[in-house]
Amino acid sequence: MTRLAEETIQVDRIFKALASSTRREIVTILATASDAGDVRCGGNEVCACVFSERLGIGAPTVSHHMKTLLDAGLLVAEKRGLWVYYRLAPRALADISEAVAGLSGSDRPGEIPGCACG
Amino acid sequence: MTRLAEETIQVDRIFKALASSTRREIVTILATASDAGDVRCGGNEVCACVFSERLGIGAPTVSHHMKTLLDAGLLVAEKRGLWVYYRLAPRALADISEAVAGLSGSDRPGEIPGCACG
DNA sequence: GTACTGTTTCGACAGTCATCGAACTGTCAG
DNA sequence: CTGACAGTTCGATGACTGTCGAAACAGTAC
Repeated sequence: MTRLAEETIQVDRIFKALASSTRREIVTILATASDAGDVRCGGNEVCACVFSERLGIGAPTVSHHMKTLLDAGLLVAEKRGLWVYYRLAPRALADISEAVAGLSGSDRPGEIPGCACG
Repeated sequence: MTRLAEETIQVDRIFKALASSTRREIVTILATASDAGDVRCGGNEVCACVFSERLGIGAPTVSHHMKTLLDAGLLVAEKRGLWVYYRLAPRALADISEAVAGLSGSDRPGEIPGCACG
């Protein structure tokens, strides 16, 4: 397992995480909360209990999506007492942009195999 | 169906299109071909016959992925004679970046509903 | 310690997706 | 016109994903 393969897996996780509109909304809620800074749960964080109500889905489903986003490295979770607080990972948006930039194939040779139509 | 909803669907298509590593590779191949400019199929385009061999998947599957990418507006197809040539849509990478920027929730109120943990 | 509350894990189910083979469409060469 | 070929569409299939309810777990309050 090379470092490149590991990065590829991480890119895969990021795009897969963002492929669900529910998870994109979670990211947006967190990004908005960070921007606005008016979250009532303390700091730039959002407590898990918000998402269930706001997204209209059950707590187990929220937990599942959170795990996906955490695996992708887009979120940071912090448990304080009874509640878990989530916030956007510092590098989240940068990582996404990097993954998008990687699509341009900057790290690949430009060679295309010949084909019959040449 | 408002214009906003339509844009949301388009963003959904873009992220879903990029959620498959096979399709990301297609985009990368096209982006690389455009950069390198040494494609033997003519211009900055890549003929469809390349992908099947390069990705190790059947022609029907390639066609399916191409349709997904076309629907997302990331590709442009041009049929000339017997062959179909694909290239990255001019706005493809810009559209992706825009979709990512949209995650920051620039178009949403920062209001978070109160929760029990406040 | 016991009761309570927020969160996660587990098992199940429906819906979606990637892939394939077969059949079809459209184009070119003879 | 006919045969050959590139690509698409169709139908089927296996794998994966999102969602839910129930149960288990982890803290807090009394």
